[in-house]
Amino acid sequence: MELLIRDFYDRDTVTVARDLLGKCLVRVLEDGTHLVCRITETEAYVGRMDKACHAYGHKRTPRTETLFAPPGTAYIYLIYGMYHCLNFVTEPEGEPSAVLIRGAEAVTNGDIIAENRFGCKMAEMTAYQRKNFLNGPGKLCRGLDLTRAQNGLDLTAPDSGLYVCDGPAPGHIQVGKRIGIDYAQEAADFPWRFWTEV
DNA sequence: TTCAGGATGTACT
DNA sequence: GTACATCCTGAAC
Repeated sequence: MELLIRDFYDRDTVTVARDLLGKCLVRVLEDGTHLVCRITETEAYVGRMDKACHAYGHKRTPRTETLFAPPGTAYIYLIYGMYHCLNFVTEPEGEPSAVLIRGAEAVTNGDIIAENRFGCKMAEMTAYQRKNFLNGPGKLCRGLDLTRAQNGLDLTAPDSGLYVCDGPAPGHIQVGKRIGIDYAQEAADFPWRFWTEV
């Protein structure tokens, strides 16, 4: 499969969020194991106009520094003290925007991902666990063993440990409001969440 | 099946 | 001190 180049990320954030559906997220572990997932849900965050974005109004702090990196950089942060969220930086360098990866489905090495998530093999998961496998940003990072140690990785460098490849075209794309940002006033209603069914 | 509540640490006021 | 781009558990229905 074709590795996505920097030009893919160097575009309008909302467009990138929609185009990422169906793409394959590849996580390379220390021992060389490749964990592959197909992206099924994304959200766009645009710093210059979006009160829900950590870098709204180009606010620059130690945490948001990664959002100012070149497009195609991984932005990973800790939320609620115990979970991590994975984002891909978009738009030209200096524009603090990113796409949050909210959900995916396992393509290869599902047993290792299941081990990270629930401490068991895929075949041993309950129906409830299968339904809630990687359908949330915190769950996805847990399954792929992503933490702040991976913050700032270059997604266009295959040897960095995290990259994205082209994938099968998604079916019908759904559009809606973003999740968990009720505090963001008018931005809370922006239709910047995209997902596909299975 | 849905729902309330708690866990937990960092950033920022 | 407060809020947070969340998830899990256990109880009620």
